[in-house]
Amino acid sequence: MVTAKDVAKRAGVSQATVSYVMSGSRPISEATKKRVREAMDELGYVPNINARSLAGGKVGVIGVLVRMDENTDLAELRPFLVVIMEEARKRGSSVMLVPADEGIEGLRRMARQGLVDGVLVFDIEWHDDRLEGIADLKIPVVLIGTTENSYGLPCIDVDYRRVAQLAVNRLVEEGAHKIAVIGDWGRSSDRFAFSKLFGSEARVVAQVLGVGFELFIPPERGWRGIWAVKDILLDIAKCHGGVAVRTPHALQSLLELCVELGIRPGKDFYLVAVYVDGFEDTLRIPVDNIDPVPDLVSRQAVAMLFDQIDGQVVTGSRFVAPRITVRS
Amino acid sequence: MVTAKDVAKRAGVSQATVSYVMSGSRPISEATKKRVREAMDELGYVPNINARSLAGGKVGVIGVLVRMDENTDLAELRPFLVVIMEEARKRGSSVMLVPADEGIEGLRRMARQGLVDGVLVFDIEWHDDRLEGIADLKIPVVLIGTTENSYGLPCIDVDYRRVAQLAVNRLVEEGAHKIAVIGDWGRSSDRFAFSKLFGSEARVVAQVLGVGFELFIPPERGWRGIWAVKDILLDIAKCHGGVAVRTPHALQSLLELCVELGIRPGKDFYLVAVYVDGFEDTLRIPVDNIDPVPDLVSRQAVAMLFDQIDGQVVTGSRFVAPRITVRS
DNA sequence: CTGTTAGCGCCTTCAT
DNA sequence: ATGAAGGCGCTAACAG
Repeated sequence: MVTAKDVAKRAGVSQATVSYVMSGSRPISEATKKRVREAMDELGYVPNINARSLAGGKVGVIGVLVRMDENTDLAELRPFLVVIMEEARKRGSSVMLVPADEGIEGLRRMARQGLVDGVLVFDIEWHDDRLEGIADLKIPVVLIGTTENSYGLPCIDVDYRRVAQLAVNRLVEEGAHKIAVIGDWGRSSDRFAFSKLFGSEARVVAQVLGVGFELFIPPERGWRGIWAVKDILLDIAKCHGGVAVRTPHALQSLLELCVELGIRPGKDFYLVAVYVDGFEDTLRIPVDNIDPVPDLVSRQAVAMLFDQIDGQVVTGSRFVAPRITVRS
Repeated sequence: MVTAKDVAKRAGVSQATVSYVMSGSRPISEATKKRVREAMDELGYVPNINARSLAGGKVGVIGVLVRMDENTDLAELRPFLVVIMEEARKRGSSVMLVPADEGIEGLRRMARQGLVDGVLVFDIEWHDDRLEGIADLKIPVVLIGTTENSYGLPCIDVDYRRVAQLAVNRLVEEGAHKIAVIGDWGRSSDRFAFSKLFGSEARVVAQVLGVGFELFIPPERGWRGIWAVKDILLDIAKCHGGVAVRTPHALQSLLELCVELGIRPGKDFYLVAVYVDGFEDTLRIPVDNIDPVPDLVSRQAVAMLFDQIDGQVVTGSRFVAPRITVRS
């Protein structure tokens, strides 16, 4: 293993200087810097993370706390993860996935062990009993999601209220006098802010605009869940109303249901869905979508996390504006 | 932070003894062991991974190398990840996700840095130019997948040939005289062993049984990809043939296509698909499936990895038997 | 601007 | 069966 000592010897400087060249926490003459850098390259030097961390530096790893249970759709997580890894790498860090199923214990271990510099927490619930414990850990944290009480932890999320507004407005614009919102199976409105805020805000907007409103949450995933929507859908189709769908999966099932029932989306009723741009490629027909911009959310989350890791104090909640695209 | 020194003081022993109690690499009297263990519990001691690693011990982290590009379906990865994390935790280790997109560089860094004790590699290609480099790293590795030349690295995978046999046999059993295999979009037969072996084996079995055979790989994902299957499907339906589908996604699209074309799976033709047990809940109709047993594969992969980490030499390829379930 | 030095927490070889 | 002591590779004072 090539160590900083080897590099130092080769560059004709002290080991400490090598360290300072890397951290930049002390002025070093350009000439020395250059010699050290060359020596590092020539030897293929890679600093040992464990030694660095032990000596008080950063670990170069951020943790991502994710639920892995049956109700979690990892596919929805992908756009987040991709950006998080990209941004982390830009800052010289790696990403570690931490399963949230063992509650806060796993996180606590990691923090104590010194495995991570900070943590991004996904799947925040509206009433989330893990948060107090997480706040106690006193390590850099960013919550991705919305919660009632964040215990002073910084949060970031897409602006769900705005998502709802865009959806309802779009449907009404198209001429719907009555709309239905299809929510998120397995994530009841009470537990997760998305469903909660999305649903309630949609209801408010609908009321303001004077159109009929109904919120429906499929009791289970897939076909059986969407089948329960049948009556509502028929009802909406009868009066040329509108439907807003919360998840890509539900959308797909809904489209299948439409074929089965002989109802034509875009003709018999108006349709808007929440899904990430690009997903439209897989659909049989064009569907207007509101992109919850996981890329922007992640990018900013990582930035907030590293700000903390670098010693800044970050607090408060931020909301990122979603993006609507008309495709019909 | 509670250190081994603190524990030692409280237990009235030396710090070295605390260390030996943990590693078990030296005989310690039961009485001392007990006192030390109690002290650890009372103080909530968690050994510092970085110090341990620096001093030559294990890190307690295994890496999972995964592709994160557009063609990768993270949802398919979930059943693997869940089990890997579970098994890793049983052995006191955490799991780190490593994006494979930067080629082997990321892995090389991690290995040199001392971030992981070993690595599981996913998405192995038939001709995979990363493998030689990985073998050179000389760290514990298990490949999950099948490849032409594994450079001596141990591999594990579901037995794809057996998957193909089960699928074709089932269809022929049902009475099909002609069958079509719908492959994996974005993963051309040449690159990935699954498509390669699955397709070729299915062809062989079909030949042996004397039934017509056609292999089709959708040119893209989703509806547009499956639409290209239309003619084949109509053809198969005309003669009451059979269709074997490689991915859950393709299956879903295919079912949609059936509704659109007015073809009834199970009546107009026989259908078998490769998907994990449990997925049937989301389907409109029952479809016979062959479970590629990601749970069994992962469990064994982790076992093989830890055997290496513990100093054993592990080589060769293993194949796990898939499981067919008749649901129609 | 640079070198010297003292740890960080743990494992392990010597001693006893 | 246990202690004492020397690193592992790096960071961050402390000295010039």
